[in-house]
Amino acid sequence: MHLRHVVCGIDMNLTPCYIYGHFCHVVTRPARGKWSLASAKAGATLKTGPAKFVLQKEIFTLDLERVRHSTAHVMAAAVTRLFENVQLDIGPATGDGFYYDFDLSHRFTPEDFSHLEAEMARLVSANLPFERVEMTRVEAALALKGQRYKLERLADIPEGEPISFYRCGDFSDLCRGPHLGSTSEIPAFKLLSVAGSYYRGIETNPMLQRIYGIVAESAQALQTQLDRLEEARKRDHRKLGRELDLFSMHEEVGPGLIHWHPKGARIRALIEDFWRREHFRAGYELLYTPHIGRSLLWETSGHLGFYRESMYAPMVIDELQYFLKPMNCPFHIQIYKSQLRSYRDLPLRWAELGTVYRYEKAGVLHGLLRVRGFTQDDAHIFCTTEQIETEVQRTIRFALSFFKAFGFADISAYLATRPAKAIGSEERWTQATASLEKALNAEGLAYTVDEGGGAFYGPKVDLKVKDVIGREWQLSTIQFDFNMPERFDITYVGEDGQAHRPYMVHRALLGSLERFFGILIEHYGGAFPLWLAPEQVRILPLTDKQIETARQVAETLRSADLRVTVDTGASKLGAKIRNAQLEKIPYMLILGPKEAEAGTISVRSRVGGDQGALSVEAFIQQVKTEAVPSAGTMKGPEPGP
RNA sequence: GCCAGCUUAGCUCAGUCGGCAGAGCAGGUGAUUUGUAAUCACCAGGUCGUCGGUUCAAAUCCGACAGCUGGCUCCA
Repeated sequence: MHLRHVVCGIDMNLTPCYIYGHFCHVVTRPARGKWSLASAKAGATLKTGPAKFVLQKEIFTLDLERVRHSTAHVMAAAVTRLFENVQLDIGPATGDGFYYDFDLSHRFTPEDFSHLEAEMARLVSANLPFERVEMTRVEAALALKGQRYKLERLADIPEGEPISFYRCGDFSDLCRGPHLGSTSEIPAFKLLSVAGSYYRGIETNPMLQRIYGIVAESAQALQTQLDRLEEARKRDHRKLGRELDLFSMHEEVGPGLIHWHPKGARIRALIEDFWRREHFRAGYELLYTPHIGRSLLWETSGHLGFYRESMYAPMVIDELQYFLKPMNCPFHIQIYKSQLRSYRDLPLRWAELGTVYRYEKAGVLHGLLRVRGFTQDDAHIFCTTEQIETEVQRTIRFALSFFKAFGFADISAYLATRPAKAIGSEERWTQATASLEKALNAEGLAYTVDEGGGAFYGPKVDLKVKDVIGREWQLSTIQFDFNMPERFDITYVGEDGQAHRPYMVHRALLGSLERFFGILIEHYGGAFPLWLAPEQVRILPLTDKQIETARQVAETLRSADLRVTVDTGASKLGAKIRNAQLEKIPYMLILGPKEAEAGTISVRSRVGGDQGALSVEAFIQQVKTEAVPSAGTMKGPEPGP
């Protein structure tokens, strides 16, 4: 038998070793005592009997996936034991846990979880082996009699592939595997939530019930996972948005429509100021365009043909239909067309913080992250064939400089290439895709290729960032568009005096300001860095006697462009500090008789606590250097013409 | 849109079997003049999401609607 990987007990006092064999068969053998991966280095050779086992690094993830998958099966077994007439669908491992989809007349609620978990625990302690059984298609169909979804899944299995079942106690499931040796190797699990999910994710299919759970290598690791979920809950931008008085939504106005409160609006203004300054420095010009446009415009652009479902219904004015804009591009193209363009004018980089409205299904709306009205940090670049490579590279570098400014360091890229049905010449696709690829390589960005995943109108690169707790968010998209230039017939006059079709690139760096704000709130947990904090400094007079001095200090700070308030409340210092701390204000300046006498203030930082006394001037100097984005203007190729 | 759950004071939440609507925080007033994460007292605050139904009686039971929350192709 060829040994590819040896999978061992993952530091959880498991006994058997597993061997991945030729066909992913699972062979168990008794271990020589207990040993853990922590003490066994990758590449180490262990002798545990007649065979030599070589430990590989990927073992760990491989096995966790297997644990998750097996736990899903155990959950399904528990469900079939506790409920009648259960139709099973699938139960895969996911990135951090597992789920299983069921169809049954009973409606699951979280109250069912404790019973299910108890039943699962019984199955685990019963130490039931997972047995792989291969069958012919006919045998399998017989075994799955009455299981409508399973039978469909069976039909999906290509001819010639082995058809396998995994049996665990009296529960047997059509499954590719692999699985654990026995249920007793499932260490610690918990059921988390129940939700509807369409069979195969298709809206016209029946709605199944999905139960999600997590499983970890030890009770302690499970607790760590639960703590992480709790941490995410604490950072929830909807919760922080209310607590910190940043934004709200109102039933009276309508779902998915955001109201920015003064503090949220201040942060937005700071983001926008930074955004504009960087764009001017990077050779962009700004545009402002209308919110509505006539139906003819949207017919030409193709939106009425392809995008109408996502558009708000038209309004009729002077017997003509107007639509609220779901995108800014048709307007930018109008400006392009407002005069004859020469190759000498290109590239044109036009950016707009353009507010658009899109109809999103009621069920998908989510805080600031999925809304119906939002402001895109949109831009369109019109350029020649010769320019595309530089332009793409500049754009990617520009995006990276933004991520850095907002404290995102971990970036991943995705390249989506030509789908089967596409418009635009083969040559354009090849060139555009190559320029995207080249730019990614030039920036040293690792990327995943989504073969055929591009839109019909052009290839694209999406950039995602990881926030401080490891969640990935897509922010930027850089998309070629071979469609709009055709539809609006835009051209430039080349050196040869002939009309040429320019390349058009759509790009958004932050995506939507609303969504980006939501991500930022969660990323910083509401504790914004000094340059973004809506209130940077709060002065805390110790008693009423210091209020006047505090106001003077505030004036001084304000004239140094700091955002400052004075807490004139009657509460004691401890309470004032507590409030400022809960509002996540970066600096508290304490002003008592001592400070008033000495002409100083006592500095308390949100993170570092008591910093001692400083003169107001010294404090301003210190804070001024801190109150800038973590990365400045982008360095790179000179701005264009 | 679909499935499930939820909706009580500005916020967080109690409210038992259908029988007078509650607390803490926030807010207002007064007292206190305070030294690095909560001073005390009093006051005010409600069409129990909306509309309809059952009932002598509904926050509570039933229905519709609205909003919110978790999800809706990480393959057998």
